[in-house]
Amino acid sequence: MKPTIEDVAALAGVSRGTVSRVLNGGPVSRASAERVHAAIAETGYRAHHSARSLAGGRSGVYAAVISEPYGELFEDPTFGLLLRGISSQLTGAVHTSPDVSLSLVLITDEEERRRADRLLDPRRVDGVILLSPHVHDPILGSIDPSLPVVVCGELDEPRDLTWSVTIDDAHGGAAGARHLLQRGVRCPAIIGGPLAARGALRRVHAQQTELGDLLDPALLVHANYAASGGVEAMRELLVRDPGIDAVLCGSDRQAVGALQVLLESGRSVPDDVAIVGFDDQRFAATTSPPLTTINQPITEVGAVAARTLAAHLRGEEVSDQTLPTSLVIRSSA
Amino acid sequence: MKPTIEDVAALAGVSRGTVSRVLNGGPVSRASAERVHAAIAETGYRAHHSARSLAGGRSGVYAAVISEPYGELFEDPTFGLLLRGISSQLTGAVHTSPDVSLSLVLITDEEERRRADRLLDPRRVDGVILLSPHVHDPILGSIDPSLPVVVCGELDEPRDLTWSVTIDDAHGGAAGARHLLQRGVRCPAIIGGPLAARGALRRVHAQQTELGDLLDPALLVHANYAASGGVEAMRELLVRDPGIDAVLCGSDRQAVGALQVLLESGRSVPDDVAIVGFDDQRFAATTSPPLTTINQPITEVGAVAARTLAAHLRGEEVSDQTLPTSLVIRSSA
DNA sequence: TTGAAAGCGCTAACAA
DNA sequence: TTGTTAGCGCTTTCAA
Repeated sequence: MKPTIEDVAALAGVSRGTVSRVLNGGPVSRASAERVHAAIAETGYRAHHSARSLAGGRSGVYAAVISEPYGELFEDPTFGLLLRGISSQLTGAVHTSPDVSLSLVLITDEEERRRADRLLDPRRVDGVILLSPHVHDPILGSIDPSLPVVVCGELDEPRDLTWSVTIDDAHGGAAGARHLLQRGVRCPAIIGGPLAARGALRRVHAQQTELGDLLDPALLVHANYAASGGVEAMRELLVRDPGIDAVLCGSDRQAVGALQVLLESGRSVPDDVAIVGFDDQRFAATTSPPLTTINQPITEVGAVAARTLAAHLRGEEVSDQTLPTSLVIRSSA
Repeated sequence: MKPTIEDVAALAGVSRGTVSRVLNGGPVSRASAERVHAAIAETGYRAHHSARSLAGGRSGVYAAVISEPYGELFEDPTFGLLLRGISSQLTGAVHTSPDVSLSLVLITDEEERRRADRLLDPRRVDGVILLSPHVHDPILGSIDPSLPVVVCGELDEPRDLTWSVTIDDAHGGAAGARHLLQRGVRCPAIIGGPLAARGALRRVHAQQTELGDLLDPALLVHANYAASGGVEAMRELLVRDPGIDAVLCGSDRQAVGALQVLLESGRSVPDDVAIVGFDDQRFAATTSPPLTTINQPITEVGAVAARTLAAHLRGEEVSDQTLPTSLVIRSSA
């Protein structure tokens, strides 16, 4: 059998309680601590997770909840990046805080939703990180009120013990617009994200503000985030005004769509028309020309979410956070 | 406080042991069972996960391990699909088997690798599902020998208590070739996956066998799975023989690359040249023309992996599994 | 600073 | 078929 705390105690010549104290940072004499550490090393002792949870009341588990209809799931690289960020913050300090494990809770149908209700038990997880930034997601309301939640994205209905980690969309939108202004564009257009996406609206608003009178209101169209959205929007814009010399897009995918249309129309990018994307997805660096775009620190959002949860559980005061975006200048603008 | 098994027992007028028995499927009278169920419903009782693990020796957790260098992670939709498949099999039967939760273990650097060693403790997880089908992955060797493992993909070094769930690559390769044969192609070519990928090799081998003498050995080139690989390979093939009238690709991404080259060269698909992809990724249905390709049941691989683990833990005899691929005929061939 | 002891909520062996 | 009881391995009072 694996060594228990009792074995360690015996070997170190102290009581079980003392071993527990060095494990959890209680008051112990230097001498005892050393002998316990030696005993731990010698026995290869590792705390029994369930026993610790049962006695201590902490599970050492965070739940990462992704509620997304089948299909959408993981098409979007965002989830993977968020998970990476979270995972990077889960390693425990040597003998202070134990490692936290991440319980992945996927909700794609009713059955999984009911299972999630059972899994999201305060005795089974210490906290929840919500990865799906859905508006009106019923999941939030059904989580046990005593469970702390960090939302990666926006929070529409307030909830106790709930914090959100978001991206500064307005700042990102403004940065792109300002870059265009510096380049001296005369006739800019905007391809905004879908009207249902709050972040998209905030970006557009900031772009409008920044561009001011230079922007012809007719040259703002909304489209879905996919490349196809960019294609359609760009075609429409070109009809409305063939003289457009710059386009701010709501996503990199829209930007490639717009790029394609522009190229097909015989225009050159960025000479005839400058294009700015949004997201700084991986492929943005390899389009031709490479996309100037706005970087969103998605992985960092996940990391901050995990740290926020940890801080709260440590008893610290925590608050909502907004992470900065940054302009990445490549060749398209 | 949440109700405990003791509360349920009291309300049902039975002993704690009896409640435990109805929860775990022991011998109980019909009458007791009913009263216990009623009491559970009334109290809203839910078993304490850690307590159960500690006493029962089963954690009710499977670990999904993805060991992949930073960057590759989740670029590939495969992981998401596998996780979906696994997740779909985790719901427990009402009062027979409890829900299993999925612990996501991401390994992208040394720190995470060490943490994984600690997380993959037989007392903390009941089994492991390995999602990264890496050859020579050191992780397999470092997993506690008492922990059962199911690998989604191929297994190179045998290990006790380890099973693999794979795709029938040979069958898929043959199916594509046979389809071409039926269409009466005269001059087929093959763009194989990278030489380092075993599955790719197996597919190519099956294709060669099926095509027989019809295949000019010079018309087989290997390339990476990306679209760029398809582009380069197709260009090379066209140089070697401009008369090619069909191409079997190793991936859908390669197929779009090849498609692009073919279209640019003024050929029409499928009239001048037929193209068959592999994978049946989401976008394969929306290229123009839509791709005829080989479907791989990735989600099903995950599901089978989870079921295999569950069956083994139930004490059943389990074995390696190979899942069938299927030809999806669209317009490109 | 320490040991002793009382649980945490559950399963399983045992006797009835 | 049932109740009783002894743990599972740990944390946390409580005295000392």
